[in-house]
Amino acid sequence: MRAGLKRDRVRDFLLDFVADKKPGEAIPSERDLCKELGVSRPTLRAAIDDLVRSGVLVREHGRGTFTGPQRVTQALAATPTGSFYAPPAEGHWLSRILEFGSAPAGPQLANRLQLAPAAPVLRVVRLRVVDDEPMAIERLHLPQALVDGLVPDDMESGSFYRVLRERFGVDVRSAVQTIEATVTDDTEAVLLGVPEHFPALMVERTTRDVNGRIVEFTRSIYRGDRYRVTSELHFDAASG
Amino acid sequence: MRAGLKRDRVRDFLLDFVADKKPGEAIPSERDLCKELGVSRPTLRAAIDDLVRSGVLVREHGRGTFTGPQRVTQALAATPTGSFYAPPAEGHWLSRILEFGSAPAGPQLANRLQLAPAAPVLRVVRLRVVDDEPMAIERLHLPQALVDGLVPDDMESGSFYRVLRERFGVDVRSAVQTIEATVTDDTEAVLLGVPEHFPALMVERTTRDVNGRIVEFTRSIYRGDRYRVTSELHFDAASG
DNA sequence: CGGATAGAGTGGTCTTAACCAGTTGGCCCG
DNA sequence: CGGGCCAACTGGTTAAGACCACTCTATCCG
Repeated sequence: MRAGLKRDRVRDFLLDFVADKKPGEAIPSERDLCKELGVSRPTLRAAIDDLVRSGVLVREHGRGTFTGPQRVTQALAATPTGSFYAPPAEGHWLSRILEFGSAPAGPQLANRLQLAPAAPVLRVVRLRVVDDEPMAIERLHLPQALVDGLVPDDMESGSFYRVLRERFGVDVRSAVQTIEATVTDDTEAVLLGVPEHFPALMVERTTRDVNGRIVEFTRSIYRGDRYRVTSELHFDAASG
Repeated sequence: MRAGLKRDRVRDFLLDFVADKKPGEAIPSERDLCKELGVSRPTLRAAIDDLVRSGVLVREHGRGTFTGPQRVTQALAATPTGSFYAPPAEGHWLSRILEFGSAPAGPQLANRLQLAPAAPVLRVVRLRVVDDEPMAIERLHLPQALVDGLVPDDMESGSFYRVLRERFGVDVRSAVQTIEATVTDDTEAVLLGVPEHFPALMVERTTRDVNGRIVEFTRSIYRGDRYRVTSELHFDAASG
């Protein structure tokens, strides 16, 4: 028996179930799913709640439950309770490494990573793929000194941050991220399998560890039709 | 005819109950509250879930449930997660109101705002302008009941959230925001003064007040060349 | 033929009732 | 007196079922 909460297993089942469905397609009724999965309706509904909250499913009272607009949602911020939800397709993510090598930082990167211009920087370009469909191009830059011994395999799947923590003792703590609208250029379009000048998100992220050291500068291009960024904002007494 | 949901009444009771408590104080156990309020535990827990999500309460397995950390001040160090929204430049913000009127919510908006489909909703479309240059188109939707008496002038300049707080007693607390890449359609392009199919950000924001009630659903289009979203992420030890 | 209506199917809410899993503190034994 | 164990809390999860509200459609009646 696989470990874990029943409701998580149900949620994972639904994720698989929905994976090869088109946006807006209906899923079986709650009562039918209960019978098929052998769980109670509250449990089933709890699983669906998760997926509705993260945008995978959409409910319509009296009509049914349908697959959402087919986008992967990335949670930007955790709620105070830490109960926000992982990207729905986690586990199906794969990466195709397009480039992997070390070179001197150069002036711009040196500035971004707060290194000497001559310091070696590991540059990794990877195509992120979900269910055989290209989703994003990530260009990562890390100080070579922090990740000596990192090999491409480490970045093919799973959580890169976990590798950083467990293998290199780099404990990621915070990140500053900027998001801009853009359109794909020719090479990006080919890699992502979309037309040129297609809507896309450009995300730049600078990540720091617990000691405040910059451990990563990443510039990514996400397909606009398949990606969406979610964040939760909290206001204090005097914000405008 | 305020929504007679039991869960909402329980939530409101808890809000009153917690109002004059110090941060970190314990509330009665779930089972005691059930007896006192005459509701079942799932219902009680659903109400507490809302308050935990909005930061009013904090649960601790095996110990109890406590009032949340922040009251009115503090914030930066206290909140585990902070996000902010950064307009690209200073300058003089103005709004040109393009549309201002009330109509029944309809099915979709009713769902977004968690109202009855027949409930009146104030719809406001405004063009946001900085230094005479169009920046964004905002389409706001608010429950008419919350903002009866609001006039277009209130939204021409200054902080709309301040108006909500000072004139209508609506205290904005949190928002969930999703950001997608898109391109302008013909009318948007004209309003924003850019070519058609120009890169743009579509931002949907659902805003809640301190009571967890939805006060606003807004869909906005921002010029991609003039706008950028910045957010700061904080990871804690347990995140995978 | 067209519109009203009843029924079936959907998600939405709530109840009762277990049992599981951490936390705490007091009791008993060494 | 000190330490370990256990009972009694706490919140966390799941179950099974009742009833409500909404949507659609097929049927019936004008």
